[in-house]
Amino acid sequence: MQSPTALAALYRSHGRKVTPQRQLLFQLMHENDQHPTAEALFAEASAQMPGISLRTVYQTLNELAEMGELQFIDIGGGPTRFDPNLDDHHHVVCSDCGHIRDVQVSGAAALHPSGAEDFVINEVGVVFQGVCSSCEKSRAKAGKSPLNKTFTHVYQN
Amino acid sequence: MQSPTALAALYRSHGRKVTPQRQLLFQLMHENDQHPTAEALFAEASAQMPGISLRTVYQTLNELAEMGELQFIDIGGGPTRFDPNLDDHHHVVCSDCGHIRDVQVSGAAALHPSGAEDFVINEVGVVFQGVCSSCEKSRAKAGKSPLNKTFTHVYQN
DNA sequence: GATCTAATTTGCAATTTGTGCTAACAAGAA
DNA sequence: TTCTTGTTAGCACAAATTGCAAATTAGATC
Repeated sequence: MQSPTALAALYRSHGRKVTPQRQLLFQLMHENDQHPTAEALFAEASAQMPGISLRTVYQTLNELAEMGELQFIDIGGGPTRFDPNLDDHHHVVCSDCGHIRDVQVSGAAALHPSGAEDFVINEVGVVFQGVCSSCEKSRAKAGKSPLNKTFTHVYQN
Repeated sequence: MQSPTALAALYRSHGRKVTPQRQLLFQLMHENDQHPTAEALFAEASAQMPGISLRTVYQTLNELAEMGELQFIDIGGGPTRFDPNLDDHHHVVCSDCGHIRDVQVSGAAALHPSGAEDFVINEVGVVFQGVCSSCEKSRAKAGKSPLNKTFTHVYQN
């Protein structure tokens, strides 16, 4: 998503006010590549602004999504994650720890489905599921067997 | 997923009992390509077996997923959908009505991510987001503008 | 077929994640 | 400084799912 300054201007141009709460969240989200949950952001925000409301965090995230400044990612039924990366990208998810990493996927745009000729396709999302290096290490140490095959999709609103 | 008969055998081989509730759910899921929610299945099951518990539906779906007989699909934060299709396939989602269609995607298996060299990749999921023909019609009739760009991933456990 | 035991089903409480509502408050225009 | 309108906080509420325990039953054993 855009810089906090640009977002402030964007907000004003939409007739929205630039409050300290929003400015803080702009900062926290800007170039955040951790795909945080609303709760995680709330925790970070609370550290800097005690008293900020979780409700405000949700509200601001929804506004940013509405204005196209971030996307939602839902993995495995857990809480929604937020992704401020506006570049064309996809995701890898660690099936052990749930960590999400942004990745490039060459050829993704060229994919097309067979069996949906009656759909007008707008977007493609690719999600890889795997095990990250740190989980792989602890897995080896614990002598665990490889994971069951699992299939992971991701989506955004 | 497998036939109700095969699932019964599978259950017994796992030391699990084959109850009437489970048999009914086996039938309802078998070759079901509607990606139903737990509630939807519960409604169908209730029609044939009044008194069956929603809790049992959830439990059985979780068991089937554990045994690899179906996968979970989460779209846009709504309730989890269940997919008994065990073939290698992907999904198209209508961003208007939420309908999910199974599709084949040639080349999906050849995709690989740049920026996740430290991950051991196990699975790839592709989700297309678009508008289905019936929604496209009503959209044209209502003179609606094209949808905002949205990005949709899908995942499974 | 009767008996027995462990798995299962139910129903309800509890949890998790997120939204609706509204009174108090504050941004930014005039 | 004043005023208007959007915003915040906080709590109640909703939706989806799981935890728990008492009552029930599948299926093994005799």
